Amino acid sequence: MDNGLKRKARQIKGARPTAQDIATLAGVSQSTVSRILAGDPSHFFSEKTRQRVISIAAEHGYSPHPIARALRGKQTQLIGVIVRGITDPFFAELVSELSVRARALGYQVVLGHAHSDPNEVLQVSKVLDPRQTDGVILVGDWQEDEQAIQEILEGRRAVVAMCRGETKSEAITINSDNKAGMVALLDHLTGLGHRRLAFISGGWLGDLRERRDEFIRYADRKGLPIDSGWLIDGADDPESGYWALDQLLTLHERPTAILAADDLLAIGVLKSARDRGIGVPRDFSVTGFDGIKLARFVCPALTTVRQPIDAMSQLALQNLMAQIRGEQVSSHQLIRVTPQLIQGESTGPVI
Amino acid sequence: MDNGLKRKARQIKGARPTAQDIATLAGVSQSTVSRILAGDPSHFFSEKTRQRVISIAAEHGYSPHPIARALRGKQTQLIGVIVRGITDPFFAELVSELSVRARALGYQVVLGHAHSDPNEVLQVSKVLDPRQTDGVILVGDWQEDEQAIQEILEGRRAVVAMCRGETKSEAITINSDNKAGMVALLDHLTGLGHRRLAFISGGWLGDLRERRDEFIRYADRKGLPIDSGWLIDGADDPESGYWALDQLLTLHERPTAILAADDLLAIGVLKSARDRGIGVPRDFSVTGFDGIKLARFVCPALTTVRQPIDAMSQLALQNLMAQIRGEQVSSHQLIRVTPQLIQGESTGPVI
DNA sequence: GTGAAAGCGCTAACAA
DNA sequence: TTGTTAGCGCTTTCAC
Repeated sequence: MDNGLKRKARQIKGARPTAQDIATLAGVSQSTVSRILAGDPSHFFSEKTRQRVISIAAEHGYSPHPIARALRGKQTQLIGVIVRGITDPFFAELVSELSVRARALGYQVVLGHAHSDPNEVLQVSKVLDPRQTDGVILVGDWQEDEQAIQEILEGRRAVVAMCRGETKSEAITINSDNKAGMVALLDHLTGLGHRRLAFISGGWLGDLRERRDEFIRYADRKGLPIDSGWLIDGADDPESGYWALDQLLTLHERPTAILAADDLLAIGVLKSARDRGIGVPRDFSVTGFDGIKLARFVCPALTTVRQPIDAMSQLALQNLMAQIRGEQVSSHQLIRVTPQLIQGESTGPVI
Repeated sequence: MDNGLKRKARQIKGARPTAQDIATLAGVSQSTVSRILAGDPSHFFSEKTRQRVISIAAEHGYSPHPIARALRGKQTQLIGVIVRGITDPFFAELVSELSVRARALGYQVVLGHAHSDPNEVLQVSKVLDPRQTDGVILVGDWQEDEQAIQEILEGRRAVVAMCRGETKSEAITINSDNKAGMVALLDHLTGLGHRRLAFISGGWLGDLRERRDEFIRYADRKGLPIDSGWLIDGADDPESGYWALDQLLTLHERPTAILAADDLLAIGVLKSARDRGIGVPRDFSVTGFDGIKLARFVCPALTTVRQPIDAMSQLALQNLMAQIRGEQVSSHQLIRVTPQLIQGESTGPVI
């Protein structure tokens, strides 16, 4: 009775009912409520009590307290997504896809990081804490912080990495096939007659680095000339692309095509070209990488390769879920997904 | 002893130590550990035990189990950010800022929603569940789902809304001053001699609707001509902007300037103009709204107004924290932050 | 100054 | 087929 009263008081306060409340109302024990509502397969109940419990629970809008469940059952239904910067449209699209898919699996996404200061890993340790999330998806290359990350990840049940390059780390990795992507772009350009190619790198991290490496290897393979001035290093933003074109314009020997390490850089190149009165693809062909939605809406529409975000997200979550379920997943595994050439208007035959 | 053994076993397994472990090692009771580490101000301890407990805790990398703490203390240190689509660069920038600031306050962001299907609110109810997050930031207009949201929010301690228009709902709202923004753009355009203005709407939600309304009011006030063909309705994406320009081109009486409800739409307009061989700002001046980073990198650079994302985020979190702390905040409050005109190259004098 | 003990709401092992 | 009970790890009241 006392209990009943206490519950009443709560109800008024607007607090949600507990399993015990439902049990009392249904005249059964609390564990019966828990079991029936959990659909515990190892227990059978009379259809009568089953229905009663279920209907009373529904009537009172009961749902098990997620925190209590997490404390007891060791599952938070939360996954951490650690990403350097969410303002990069590619990462935004990826996180979006991950979030939607995760929710379909009954998980919520906790955002680990949201801007690109690399010295902040420790601040995301909360998300990395195995007690706070059931699994973690690491997006991008965290090389500089590799050790810190590894340490925090120690003892973690479930980790999947995405969008980083070749790696020594243990976690299973889902990556775009940067090599294939670059080859597609390069074949496309050489098919148009280009032989003098520049590459704008966006730093030394993961994917971007692989793209640069493959660019060089390809040039070697095909015996294309490489002028050291045609390899420009910058940060991963449109400003760098903008500035890079200026660099290229100072050269005597100019390239006829410019490959940017990603779409953001390429957009900067296009802008710079426009500001300088340079025609694209008349004076230079330009390509990007990633295939963000806006790539089609810059002028001229960007020729790029699209990373299959949906497939990548699906693979990542599939693997993460397997690990969460405790299945033994072969680690050290690197899955590569092939990106697809999207032909825009920023590339044309060499004149 | 038995207990000690159990802990040992755990330690080997790699599990993290509990307060009890630390207590045993320090030779004090578990509650002492809890109190010392929490810095409980109502208790004093001998400096000796204090130091011992603290150092042992540090040595073993102890930190209180967040879930247990949440269950007991009713605080999850999680805030839910409910946003329609995170792939819109403006929202991405906003979420990024919110996430960074929240973390600085000791909170993590749980992503509520990540694509724009409006019929999915119920699926975010997990984030909305008061037991799962300490507070919720609702980004954008959820008008169609107002009732569902209200219902779920019932009994919530802390809710802040952002980026929706005028509203009847109770939650405190942080909004950009769409009226002031539109006036800034319109003054700018009329200052350049434009009197024949078109507006591309991006749907009927919150901010976008307010912008449209203000456009019409302004035209009325200034006695500017309004041709019904100059008000185009579409969705909130570049495609709609693209298509909208095509519509305008079919008219006999063409406007000289086109205001888009946001940057994404404006980018679509610019693209369409380029594809049709229309000059901007030669044939039409074009403006956006939001001030996303990429607005500067489209061609021509977009004239737009920038929503002060940092100020808005700060206000939102400030208010949310106050509510979480249980302070009485005047609800029904609508805070408006003034956006700032950014003059690009997409606007010019009427010829 | 410090400890013992209750209990947050749940799941699951053990009883019956 | 159902109930009783023991915790998960913590915060907090009460006791000394």
